[in-house]
Amino acid sequence: MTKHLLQIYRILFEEYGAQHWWPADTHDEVIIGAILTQNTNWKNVKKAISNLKKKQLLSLSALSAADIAMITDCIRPAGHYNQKAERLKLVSNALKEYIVPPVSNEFRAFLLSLKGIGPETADSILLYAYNLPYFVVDAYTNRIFSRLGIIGEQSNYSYIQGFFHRFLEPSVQLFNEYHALLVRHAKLHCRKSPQCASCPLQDICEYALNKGLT
DNA sequence: GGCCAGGACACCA
DNA sequence: TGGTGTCATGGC
Repeated sequence: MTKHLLQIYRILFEEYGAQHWWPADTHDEVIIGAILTQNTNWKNVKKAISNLKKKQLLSLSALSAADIAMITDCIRPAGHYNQKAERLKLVSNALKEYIVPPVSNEFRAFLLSLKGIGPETADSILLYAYNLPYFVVDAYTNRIFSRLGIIGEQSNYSYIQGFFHRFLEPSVQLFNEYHALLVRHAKLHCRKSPQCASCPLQDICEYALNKGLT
C-alpha cells in the first residue's frame, strides 16, 4: 500500500507542484485560519483574516485581549461567526497558558479537550503551526480515497489517519504537501458531484477499482 | 435560488 | 453509538 500512496502523491505533485501550505504568514495566523475554515470556503476565511489584520487582531495575544464583539464583527464573512469568535477566544487563552513543550500526543489531547477543536482542526494546527507529523484528514481526503476504493466511505477520522500513519513515514514535509495536494486536486476534480474528465488520478482510480486496491 | 464550502457539537433514540 | 439539527456567510 505504501507504494500506491506514494504513487498517488507523485502524480499529484507532478500535476500541481508544491503548494506551499499553510497559506499564512505567521504561526498564529495558521491557528486562527484553522478555526475559521471549519465548514467554510477559504475565500470567505481570507476576508475574515483580512478584517482581523486591519484591526490588528491577527495574533493569539491580540485575540486573547480583544472584545469578543469586535472579533465577531471581523470574522462575520467566514460564517458561524458567534461560535468561531468564542472558539478563537478560548484557544487564544488556552495556548497562552499552556507551558509544556507542544511536542507530543499530550498536546494533541490538550487541543482536543478545547471546545470547538475537533480532530481535523487539531491536526491542522499540529502539522502546519507546530511542524509535527500528524496527517490531516478532511472531507476531501475521505472523498478522494473512498472514490479510489482504498477506504470505505463511512471510515472515521482516526481510521483514515491511522491508515496514512501506518503506510507513510512520519514526515512533516510529506504530510504537509500531501494534504495540500489533495485539497488542490479535490477542488478541481473531486467535488461532491464527480468531475472525472482529465483527472490525473484516473488511471490509478481504474486500477484501484479493478484490482481491489485496499 | 439552491448547493456547497479545508467542522464541531448538542441532543436524542 | 449513530443519526440529525444547528451554527451562517458568500461564491458559483
